[in-house]
Amino acid sequence: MKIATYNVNGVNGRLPVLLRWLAETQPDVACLQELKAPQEKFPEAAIKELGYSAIWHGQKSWNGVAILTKGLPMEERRRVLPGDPEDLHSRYIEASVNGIIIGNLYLPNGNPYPGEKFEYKLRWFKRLTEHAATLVSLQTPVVLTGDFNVMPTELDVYKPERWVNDALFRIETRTAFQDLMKQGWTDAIRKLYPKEVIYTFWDYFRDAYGRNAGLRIDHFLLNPPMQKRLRQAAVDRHVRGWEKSSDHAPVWIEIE
DNA sequence: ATGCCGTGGAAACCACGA
Repeated sequence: MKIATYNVNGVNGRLPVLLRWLAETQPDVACLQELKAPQEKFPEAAIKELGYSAIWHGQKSWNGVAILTKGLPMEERRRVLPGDPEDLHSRYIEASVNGIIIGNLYLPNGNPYPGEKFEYKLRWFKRLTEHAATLVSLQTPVVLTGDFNVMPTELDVYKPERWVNDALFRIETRTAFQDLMKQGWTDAIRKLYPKEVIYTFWDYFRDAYGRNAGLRIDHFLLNPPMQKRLRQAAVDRHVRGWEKSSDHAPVWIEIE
């Protein structure tokens, strides 16, 4: 079973690329972030034509998350992160797919630092960690995936010294990620490739992709029952080189 | 040292992203 995550940066503007990637790589489950579309403008019909059913939580202009699956039973569990009824951003959706729980998230960017957006990022992170505590200890296999907007270590940034005061790499952000991991999650990419330089995002400008000036910010966290079933993990790096690509590349895991 | 690019929505620019 192949589960993928892809920050599409606009699901309608990205539709040709998204459909091409789905058709080419055929993931059983695809978690999408940054739909940038209201609920009624999600391109459900085009996705259905490729054999995928979908649940999604849209929002006008910003954010938005979706879970797609090809031929597997899917039951939505929640579409908001608990803990703040006043937070209206569409940044989380969770479903049970074929006996596996999948949490798909789009963690706030948090820039500029310092400021209200950074504080919101840390608050959202805290809510995620509180919810994750209930998921990690389940006997059901759980995967928490999506755009975490965190580079966990210096290995995950092309020039760490330039990012020390960026919201994605600030010590508070990395500490929050470590606190989450301490619950017992496994970072799938790092489990299989502990020392390799692997990126999932490259800026649009200054030929960042060509220079491999990237970041690793899209992650797969696995609870213990899921970690036991991990077989492969990789980045569909070439997709970032396509015409009209997102600034993120898809990431995927293969589980038994 | 920096939104230099890209998307969406509104309005011929702005907010936002990482």
